[in-house]
Amino acid sequence: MIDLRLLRTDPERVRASQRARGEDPTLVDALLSADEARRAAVSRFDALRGEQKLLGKQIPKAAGDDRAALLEQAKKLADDVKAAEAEQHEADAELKRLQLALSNVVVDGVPEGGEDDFVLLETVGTPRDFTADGFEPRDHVELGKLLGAIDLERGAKVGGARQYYLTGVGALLEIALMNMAMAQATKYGFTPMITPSLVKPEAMEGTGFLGQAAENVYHLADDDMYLVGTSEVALAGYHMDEILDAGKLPLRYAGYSSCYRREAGSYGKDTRGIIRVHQFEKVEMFSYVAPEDAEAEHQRLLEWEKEFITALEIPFRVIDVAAGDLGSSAARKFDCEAWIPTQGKYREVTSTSNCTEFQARRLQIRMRGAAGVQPLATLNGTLCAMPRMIVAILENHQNADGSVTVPPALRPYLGGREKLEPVTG
RNA sequence: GGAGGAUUUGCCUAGCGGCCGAAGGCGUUGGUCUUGAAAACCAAAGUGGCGAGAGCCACCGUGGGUUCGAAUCCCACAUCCUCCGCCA
Repeated sequence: MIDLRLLRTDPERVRASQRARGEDPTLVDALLSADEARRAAVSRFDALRGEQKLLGKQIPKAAGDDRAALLEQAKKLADDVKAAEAEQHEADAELKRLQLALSNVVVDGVPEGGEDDFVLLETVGTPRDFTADGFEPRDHVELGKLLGAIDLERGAKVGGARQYYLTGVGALLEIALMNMAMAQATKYGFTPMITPSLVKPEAMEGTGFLGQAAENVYHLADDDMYLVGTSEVALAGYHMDEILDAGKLPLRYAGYSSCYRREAGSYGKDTRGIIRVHQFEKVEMFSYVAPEDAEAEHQRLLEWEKEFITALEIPFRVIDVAAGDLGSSAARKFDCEAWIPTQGKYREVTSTSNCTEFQARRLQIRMRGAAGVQPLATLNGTLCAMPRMIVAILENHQNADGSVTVPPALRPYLGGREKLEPVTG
């Protein structure tokens, strides 16, 4: 949610942000006039209400004709107050509606444009040369079948398209990754959390997923509840309506939860395998920090993501996502993309967003510090999204015989296992 | 699912339709006292909005209603607790 003071003092900056995102800059002007209308309505109501209170104090003291006259006057005033209050409510609602529709103001330096206009920040590791290794790499679907790790046919039979079973070592692999991710997060002071996947509209709205992202969110109409697409929703909602002690910041949480995505509008994309699925598990990092620390925290989250992928010995690159490809809450976003050998390209495995004070304003999360009470900044970053990380591990560490070498950093979490072997029969 | 009870300012609690934004205790902060601390005493201290400011207005779980006037009366909903039924 936009800071109305910024909107009033520097509307052009907000318009520029909207243009960079490819969104409507005139929303800014609609907001400005709604803000003005609301302030006028508030003043009217305040004045009338003050008058009513004053009058009300005289009534118990008056008697006889005086009292009757006052009552008559008060009765009339009561109608005016009621009308003014209704007008104020309307003005409030209109302003709120417009405020919720406006996306976060992007950070200076974010590349303009859409999905393809990202800026490449760095490349880590080198894609493996399978020609030199003397064999044609199998894709994760094939490997998953050989290893008895992924069952897509039965996933489709039971759950439909984009559903899967992780079986045998596949299931163990996910649990190992979860443990490895939690171990790293804990090492850096994150509090491990297992969070609700089913949340109320406020949490979903507050985190900004009911705007443009709404079509990808599962809604349970009978109960008016939502299935989260990431534990970010539950972790941001955790401190909803709270005022946090600035001295206790940063607060860092590592959430593990199921994530659900409708994947509307991605028909025909990534239909093979488990790159794009309706349900998966994820370990997500989430930070509450003072606004002035947000950019530094964003860099830290990125470093922690890089550390995790590097430990798994997967080649990847880091991109600075362009404004038009940001979620509505994000002021800046960095993606880590892992090399997928059989696709011959880098694919997103983690993503970290600086939401500045945007979500905090929507969720009414503030901090109390030397400067008084003010909104704080929230940031999130993927530590490990299971299916895609499994894809990257299987494809990058496969051997000619269909086995997969377990990267040493992961072995302790797999009972010391060094290799996943094809199952026979 | 059924029957009761509860929800007040950081916490615990008091609160007659008007003098209640709300008493008291605890905790917090500042001060006095003390070599220092504790204790005691004095004082300060909610959140939001409007306004240049003095100040004004809103907020007693949420939303409605009754009334000139609601923390207080009425209705609905939410959450929590207890009991019954069902169940992982």
